[in-house]
Amino acid sequence: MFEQEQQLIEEKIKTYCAANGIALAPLKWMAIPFAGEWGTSTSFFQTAADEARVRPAVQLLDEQKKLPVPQRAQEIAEQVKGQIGSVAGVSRVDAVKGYLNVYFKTSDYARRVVDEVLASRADFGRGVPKGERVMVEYAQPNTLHSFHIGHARNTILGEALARLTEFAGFETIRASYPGDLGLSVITVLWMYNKFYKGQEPQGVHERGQWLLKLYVEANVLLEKKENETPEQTAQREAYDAERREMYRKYDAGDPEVRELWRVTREWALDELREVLRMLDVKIDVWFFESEVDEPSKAIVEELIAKGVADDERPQGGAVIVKIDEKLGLTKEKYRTNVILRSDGTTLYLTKDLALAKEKFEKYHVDRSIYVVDVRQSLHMQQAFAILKLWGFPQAEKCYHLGYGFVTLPEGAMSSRRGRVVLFKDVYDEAIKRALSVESERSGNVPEAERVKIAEQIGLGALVYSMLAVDNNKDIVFDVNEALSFDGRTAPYIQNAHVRANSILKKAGIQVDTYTSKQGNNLFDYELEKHEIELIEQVSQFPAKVQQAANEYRPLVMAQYAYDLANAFHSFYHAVPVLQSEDENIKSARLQLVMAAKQVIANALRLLDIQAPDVM
RNA sequence: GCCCCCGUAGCUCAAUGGACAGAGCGACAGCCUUCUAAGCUGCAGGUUGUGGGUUCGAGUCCCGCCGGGGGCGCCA
Repeated sequence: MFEQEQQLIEEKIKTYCAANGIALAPLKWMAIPFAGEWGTSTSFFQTAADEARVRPAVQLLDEQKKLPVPQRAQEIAEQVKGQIGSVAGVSRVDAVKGYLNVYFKTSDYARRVVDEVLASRADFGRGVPKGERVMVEYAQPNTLHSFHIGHARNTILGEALARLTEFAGFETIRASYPGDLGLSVITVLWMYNKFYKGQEPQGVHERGQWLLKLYVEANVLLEKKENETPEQTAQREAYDAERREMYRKYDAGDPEVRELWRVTREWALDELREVLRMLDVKIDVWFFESEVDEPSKAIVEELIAKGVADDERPQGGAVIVKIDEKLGLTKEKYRTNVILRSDGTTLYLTKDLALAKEKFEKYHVDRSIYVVDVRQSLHMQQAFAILKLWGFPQAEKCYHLGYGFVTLPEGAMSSRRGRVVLFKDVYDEAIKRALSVESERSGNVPEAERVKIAEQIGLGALVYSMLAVDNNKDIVFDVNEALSFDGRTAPYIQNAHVRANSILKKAGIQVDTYTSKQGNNLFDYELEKHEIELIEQVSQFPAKVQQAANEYRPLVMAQYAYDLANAFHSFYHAVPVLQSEDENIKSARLQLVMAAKQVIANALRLLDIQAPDVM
């Protein structure tokens, strides 16, 4: 916002130091900790430390155990301060504790921030195109396991990240990779065929959850129990044999089994697509495990030919990659892993390698982000290391966003045992609670919109609770915490948006078409503390977008959205808008409210949370 | 045995190597005839697990230790 002024001052500092024999270290600029007015600052600690280091030791007095760096830094700051002179837009310059503080002229700063927001609107904060293509892979549940709260964390995290990288200036492709193959899928098919043939519950979620029920029941039947009678053992083994036979038939392309697989898979995908619709997630590219499986075998031969993989099949073994050895590492780090079973079937790793190749060659991605449970960290690191050995330079820009897993207070979730909290159940509960609060306190929500707004609030609360924790932290899921509507939550932020809207509505302003009056120095009055803080928060949005995207951390945006809403609530409480003492101030504050409303909406959008106008 | 992550207020979590370590929840005390109280204000709460090191400066970087979690050849 004040880059030009900062640049100008930096030039003055450099010129002064060059003329006076001060070897200036590179300057880092950062915001001054808030103390009633805002500005930017830089320090001279590094410069002073560098000076002290080159000074001969004999010049140091005995009692100077420590180098007098802070004093010298302050000295330089004071000297430099005297050379700045007056700069347009800058109210004053101060030298404090080794820092040079440059304070901005309040009215200029305020006007620039508000004008920029109102000129860019929904695009305020959008980064310049970076010329890089990013693919984010997320929302990759197993089919036939109904969508639970752990899948929800994965999907929400991936979607927020995709929105952030996109807005920050990366061309972004959203990819999903559902697991629609394997023993667990076959287990459900077997259960269905054996005990439930011909049945089909009505309703998308009902069908999805029913498949999970079958899976749980099947596992009970197939699991070895303690003290089972010989009859029970025989029964269990017979079931297992049937399941294996079904797997074999599937592999052989048996039409009946394939058809059953196709139909049930579609039920599961129907539910997944419905959940993604509820979460406003639009996947660009679907990679199905079943479609990657066969082609992935080809890469095994390629890796053997390249000398990356070792073929131990002639000795009755598998195809393996001795990753550490090939990389020339002496200590074990990536170890050795199998890329093709001895029976010639593929593994998770085989498919991930093939998929990565496709991402690079067909989709030309420069950065490939995998939103995958942190427990698969070794697997991902192995895959990236093999890609490097394979000769893909993009391997350097593969990033495993490993997030902590979601557990229940009573322990880990387990689809196999049916010990899961389903997303749909939490969603329903969220809406129920939001409706209940609405009927209590939302007199001005039109009847027709109550449910829609309850969805926005309830789902928003859930989404925010997932994003307000850093990636690598585990979440112990507590429904009361996740669906809290008070304090550091989505409804708190949404409420700020609603209050801003309420003021504008009362003022009768057409927000969408309103254009600010350029040249009219609206903020040329004594701004109140809470106005300044709000403007400060608004101005930080573009930087937060970049930080969140660069660090792959939606938390940065979640935190920011709260801070912004917090500044707005304080402003709302302390500063009258419609009752301002004069028309100029009222006009300025209305514009600030408009800008704040816009940026709250932008921030929420990046978090995949709706911004209602009333609640 | 080796690798990865974590340890900050009673609880849940923040803090690009920079100024006084901050929020929420919970507790306590106030604020609705005034733009929506899903809110605001005040108060309380800390030897950042521990011992060293690097640095002008360390919650942050490096090494050791303690405690917790996760992972390690034909599961995904």
